[in-house]
Amino acid sequence: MFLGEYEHTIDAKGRLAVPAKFRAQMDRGAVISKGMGTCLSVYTMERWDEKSAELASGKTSDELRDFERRIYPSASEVELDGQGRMVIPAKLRSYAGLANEVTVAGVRDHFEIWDRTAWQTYQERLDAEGTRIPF
Amino acid sequence: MFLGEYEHTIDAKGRLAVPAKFRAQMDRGAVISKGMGTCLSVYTMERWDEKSAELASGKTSDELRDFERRIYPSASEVELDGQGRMVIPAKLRSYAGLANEVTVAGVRDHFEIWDRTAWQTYQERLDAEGTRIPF
DNA sequence: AATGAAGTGGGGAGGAGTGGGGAATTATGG
DNA sequence: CCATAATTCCCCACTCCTCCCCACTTCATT
Repeated sequence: MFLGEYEHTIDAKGRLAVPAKFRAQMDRGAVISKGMGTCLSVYTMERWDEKSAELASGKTSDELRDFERRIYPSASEVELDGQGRMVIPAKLRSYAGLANEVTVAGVRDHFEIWDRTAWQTYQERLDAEGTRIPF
Repeated sequence: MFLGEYEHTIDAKGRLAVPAKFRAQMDRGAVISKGMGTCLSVYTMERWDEKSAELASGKTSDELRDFERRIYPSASEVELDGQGRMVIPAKLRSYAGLANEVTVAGVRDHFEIWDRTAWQTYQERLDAEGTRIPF
């Protein structure tokens, strides 16, 4: 389970240190892809397989073709280097508007990478809209 | 699994460098054929065999005959040279309108080769239709 | 204060993408 | 059947980027 919010940086080589608490879950590989909204999502390989299978079911072959051409090209398999960092492909970085300062947020079955400012704005909007915390 | 989007070029001799991340999966051979739409599809030999078995079992004989006469004559077994490049037959190149700049897109069980502009246009169409990224 | 883990930065070797020369093979014309 | 042209294939070369390694800093723990 991915929990917590971390303020990390992307260095000049496009690398991001994965929060240490997330690393153990990624030992069998992970997939980074465009997320919902202006962010990137990282799934463990297992969850990625499950998710994509779910989403592919019940579609006509035409819908499925468009869907697959949207999802899979926008994703990339990632590995961690000796320091626990992953390289974020340039295309994905620019999609999510990631510069140097980012926020990494655990969201149960995956974690998301946001431009730090965009994340703050988003959280403020959720607060303003009165999104209740149900606990 | 084929993932990611790569901007490569076809040189004057009709050669295309296969993305390095795709090469390992092609070590037992691959088949290039006309794709669905204005593109080319490359399958591993295993997947090609499975696919053609599926297709043969799921169509009426008229549909199947047309399909077989469209796909198989245009398909070609491909190998990689020492630099990891494949030669794209001239007929297929002109079918997909491939000039110099192409986009190579991984689509789960195969990858596709698109004219770079055609790929952008296609992705923009998906955006406009609201095919959202569900991750 | 010492130790270790976590996040960050950077150098350098090797790999990836691209271009082109030249030999071997195949096609074409007489 | 031979000579020439065209094509394919193999190799070499160059540039740029990726990956691996080492190093520094900060912070928490003991």
